[in-house]
Amino acid sequence: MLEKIKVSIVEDEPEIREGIEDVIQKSQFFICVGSYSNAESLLDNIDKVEPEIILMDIGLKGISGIEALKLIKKMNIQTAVVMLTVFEDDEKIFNSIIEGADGYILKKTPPQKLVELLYELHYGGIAINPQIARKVLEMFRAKPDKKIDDLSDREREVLNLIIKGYTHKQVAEKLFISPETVRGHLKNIYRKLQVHSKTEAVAKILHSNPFQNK
Amino acid sequence: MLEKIKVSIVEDEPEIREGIEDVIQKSQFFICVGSYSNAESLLDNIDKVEPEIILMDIGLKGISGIEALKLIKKMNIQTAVVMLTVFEDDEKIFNSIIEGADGYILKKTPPQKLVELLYELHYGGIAINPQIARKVLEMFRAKPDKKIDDLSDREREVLNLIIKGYTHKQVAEKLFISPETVRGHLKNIYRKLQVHSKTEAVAKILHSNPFQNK
DNA sequence: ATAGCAATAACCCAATTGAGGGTATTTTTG
DNA sequence: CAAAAATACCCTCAATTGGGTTATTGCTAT
Repeated sequence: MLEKIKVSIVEDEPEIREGIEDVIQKSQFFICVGSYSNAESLLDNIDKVEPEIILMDIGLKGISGIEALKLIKKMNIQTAVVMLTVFEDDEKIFNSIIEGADGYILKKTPPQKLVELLYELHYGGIAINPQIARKVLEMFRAKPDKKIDDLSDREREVLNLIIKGYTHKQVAEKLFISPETVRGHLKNIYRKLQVHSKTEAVAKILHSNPFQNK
Repeated sequence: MLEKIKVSIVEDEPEIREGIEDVIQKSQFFICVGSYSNAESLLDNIDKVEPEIILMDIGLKGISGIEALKLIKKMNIQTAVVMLTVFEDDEKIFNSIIEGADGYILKKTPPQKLVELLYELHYGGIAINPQIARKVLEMFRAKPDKKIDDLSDREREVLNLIIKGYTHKQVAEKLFISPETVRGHLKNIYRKLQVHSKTEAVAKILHSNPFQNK
């Protein structure tokens, strides 16, 4: 039999903590190597215990789950951090993902499913309820912006160069047109996007689809 | 028994298409209501058949899977589109997600798992292999940028207002400091981010973490 | 077909804003 | 205490913006 995967738990509600401990201990793949009611205790022991997976309640007193996540990810160790929550809190899910969480599981996830998700995580996947995954993708999805669709191809071309930091003059040289024409395009862009400066136009474009100019 | 969920398949390799058809037909929850070797045929029949889920090969001849996805999403109908692929092609995964795919499944997914994923999809989730989910999240994850970490709180505050399109003067008023001080902060920001204009600074910040200013 | 419209291109003037180079004081923090 | 951050001011020049005008091209809808 393979070595069991070491899991630590951080959860302030004793009932839930013990419930999860139970599930972990009973599974054939995992072993619980530490169970804490706060992030501070985990951080004190993490170097000794070396858990491969940490299940972290997102709403902890003292150091919050997300702060703990940040600290652990800064430590540069081989530890997956899976966030636990009772609520489907968009803001927290979002921040967890940004900060590098390796999973996001609802506490109400049934034991069998929980183990299954952790198993997927350990083998190159991510531990996430499909409902949460949907939320995440929707957050990241480019929101179609009618205004931006209205830009002509040439206007988009100009704006993309502006984003890269080129001045009017430089854009003009790149596109073989007069700087005054660049200005003409910009005026139209400002009107269409309802903004009044390059900065705002850039912010608008990058917010609506931050990846188009990667 | 509940009504079966209607599934259409678009896949040009007959063997794979028939394999998936089989899996769908044998499951108790789904029924196959159309199986096509190209996107054109699907689009011709979609209004008649009204599938609730479409399994779409990503690499189709003629109209590609992603183009078909775009067209279907524009139709404003209640149809989930799940992309199928043999390869773990980052670029295509990325574009599918951006365009609103409701899932992304590897063709090698075992039948039982496939049905399970589609079931999750139908009940508010998303059909995605955990390995793919990981890839997607990594793509969207903010790449930590040492330069941006170097900004002081005040500098970040100034930059966030600049992103919103405020001029130096307006930022100064908001923060109750002199416009010259705003300029001072901006000089330091430019030095730290190694840029030379507001436009570049905004682009840099938004590219590194496009969501921090939502 | 043709009148109208949007896109593209180019120019003018006036006023504001931004950037690059300094310098200096106070406060906060390691 | 020394370093960093935050504050504020100077000058100069370039860049940007907002208000106009004009002309050509090409599509589109009556």
